[in-house]
Amino acid sequence: MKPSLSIKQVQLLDTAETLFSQKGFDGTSVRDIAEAAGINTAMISYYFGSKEKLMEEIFERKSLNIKEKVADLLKDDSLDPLEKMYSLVDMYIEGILSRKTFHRILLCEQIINQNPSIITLVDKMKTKNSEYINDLIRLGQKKGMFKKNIDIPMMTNTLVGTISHTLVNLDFYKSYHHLENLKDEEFERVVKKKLSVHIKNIYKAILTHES
Amino acid sequence: MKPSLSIKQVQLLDTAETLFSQKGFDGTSVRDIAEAAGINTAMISYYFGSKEKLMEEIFERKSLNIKEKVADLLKDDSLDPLEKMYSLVDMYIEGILSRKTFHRILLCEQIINQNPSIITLVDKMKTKNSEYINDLIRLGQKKGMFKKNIDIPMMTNTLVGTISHTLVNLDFYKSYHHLENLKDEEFERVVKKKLSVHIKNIYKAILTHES
DNA sequence: GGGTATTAAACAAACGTTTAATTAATTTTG
DNA sequence: CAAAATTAATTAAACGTTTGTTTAATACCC
Repeated sequence: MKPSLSIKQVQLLDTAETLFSQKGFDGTSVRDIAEAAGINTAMISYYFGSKEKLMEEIFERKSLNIKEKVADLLKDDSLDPLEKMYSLVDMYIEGILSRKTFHRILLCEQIINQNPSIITLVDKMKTKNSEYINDLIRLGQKKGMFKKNIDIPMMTNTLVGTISHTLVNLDFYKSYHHLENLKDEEFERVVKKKLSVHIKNIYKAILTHES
Repeated sequence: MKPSLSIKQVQLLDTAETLFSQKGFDGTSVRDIAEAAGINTAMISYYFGSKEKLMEEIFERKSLNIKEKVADLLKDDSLDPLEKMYSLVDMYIEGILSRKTFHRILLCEQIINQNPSIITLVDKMKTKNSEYINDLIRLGQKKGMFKKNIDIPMMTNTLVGTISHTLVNLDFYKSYHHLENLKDEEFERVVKKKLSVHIKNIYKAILTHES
């Protein structure tokens, strides 16, 4: 068990997460973080050892783990395979859009990060989550509800890719639909709903035999 | 008309593009670029004015412009609306995957870039390209081939999002399908084909009335 | 020889981290 | 329970690098 974090440590982590998501890891200095958090610069090295390790801490705290939820889904007899996939879709929409700042960081760092611990962590997450989606689709195929020739990684690419690209273009989406006057939470609700309907439509069409 | 670039300028631009796509803009120093290109550091300021302006030059050279191609598509009477959308899909796959390094940079900089010229440039590109997709879909609707209630920006999010997420996870996709022994060009051909089939399936299902 | 290209060196500013000193909190002890 | 001892938290300053850019001198070319 990891030792729990102090209030100031959490403050630094949250502040750093915000700044990293806006200016990137290399574009944010430890002085930026400390000043924005109202904490002395030296405290970052004191608490986390280094700026790099602070970043690792952010990843360990915020990485999406769908293990238990998918396990629950798999053994839930009240849902048919397609409904289970629908649940998975909503799980990803919620998981990504409720962690907007972290996922913006993740999107960048997947490309430019060189930190071995973070690479390992992200790779593990991808592999695990990919296996769960595999299990869910195989289940639907075994029950005869899903088509046989399905490109499973491409299904994941469309799921995560659509949500991520929506996340990056949230402002664009807002002005396109003239939703500037909506409150933040309400706009987020609208986007989640639109994404949900859209991706479920896709999944139904690609996975099942009929529309 | 912009003055044409010298050999060394192009060398610097290409080297910088590669490094930016691997380590990010802020993670790459002008000394990194100059050394990798075998050119004196001062030449970057001499040629481009600053590191920032060098980045702008990269964006101006590599930004995807589908204007003419879509204009041709719109007035091509030999293709029905769905075939035109298929052409658009392949246009995006080709446009993104044949500019892998630049699009990795674009993915990052959409999130963390603060440079006003680049923000403007990217916004214009998005708006323009979005309008063209609009035109193509509206055409299909007018001809009665496409459904009426289509969330057009979501169609774009799925198109660009799926391709981008595939680009970021190319290595993952390679090992998943055990394609490590394939030559680079061959692997790229496979991915493009898979993407093409996959996204066209989605577009057909979402846009038209029947599958 | 006049304009362009190229260089090594120097520039100040910003970087992540460490240090040494001080304050605050906690524990030990009488 | 208070005083002393010990540990933890916090600070401003300094450290050595690295950063992007500029300079002033030199080489090159028509």
